Amino acid sequence: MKILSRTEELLLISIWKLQKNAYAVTIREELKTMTGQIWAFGGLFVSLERLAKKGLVESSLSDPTPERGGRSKRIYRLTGNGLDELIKIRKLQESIWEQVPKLTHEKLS
Amino acid sequence: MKILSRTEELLLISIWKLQKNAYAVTIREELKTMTGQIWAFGGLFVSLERLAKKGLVESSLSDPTPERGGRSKRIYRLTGNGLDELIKIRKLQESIWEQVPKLTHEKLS
DNA sequence: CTATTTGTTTCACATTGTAGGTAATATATT
DNA sequence: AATATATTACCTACAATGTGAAACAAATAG
Repeated sequence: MKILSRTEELLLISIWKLQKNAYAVTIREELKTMTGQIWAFGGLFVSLERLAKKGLVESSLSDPTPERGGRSKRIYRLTGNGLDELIKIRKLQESIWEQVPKLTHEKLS
Repeated sequence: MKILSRTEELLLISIWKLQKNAYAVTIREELKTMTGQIWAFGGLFVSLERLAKKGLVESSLSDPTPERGGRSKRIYRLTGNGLDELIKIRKLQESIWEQVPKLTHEKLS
């Protein structure tokens, strides 16, 4: 399987963290707090759809919650493969970065 | 500045590691050994060009080396800003991942 | 001079992500 | 009941990023 894109990685982490409460709005907020950046909904759905097609996440519609405007949410969760990929990308990153000593500006020629 | 794409991050790391010997061919090999994946040259040059436009890398043509076919190489190096971004993305990743306990399959519902 | 090697660059296309919307369904207000 | 407003899903045209494959350039070997 190809290496995950940054967005895919962040999505998987968000879903993992949010557990049963992982749906578009909360995922988007989680991305914002993690990175300081704002993600467009369009991209979210497209990327989630792609992850689903790869078998890394799955989703289902929840019952509506009793709050104003609280319509059904599409709840996302990791599959076993999704968790595997998450573990894999973490290991890959660790192995890549451990070959790079802590960087400082003095090291720059 | 927007968060670096995966490719951009890997490119900056490669250049950092290769030091004076960072040009398209060696960078590509470095990407291969780091990730196990093969990068197309097209993407390399486009991405390097983009990094240059952002001021994260700069390049110059070397003298040809006295080996068969050894023509001039375009050598890439990090700028100060490039090193900053590299340090930044490392910190961002560490901060994101340290909120996620070591993952195991038992944790999955 | 011609073939071969090393390396850069280009280009059409595929994939991924953005900006900004529409639509559906719930509660709140009058 | 009718209307307003909130929450959420989803769509679509476009921009940014990455791929695959080739063309082009300059060096040495014979």
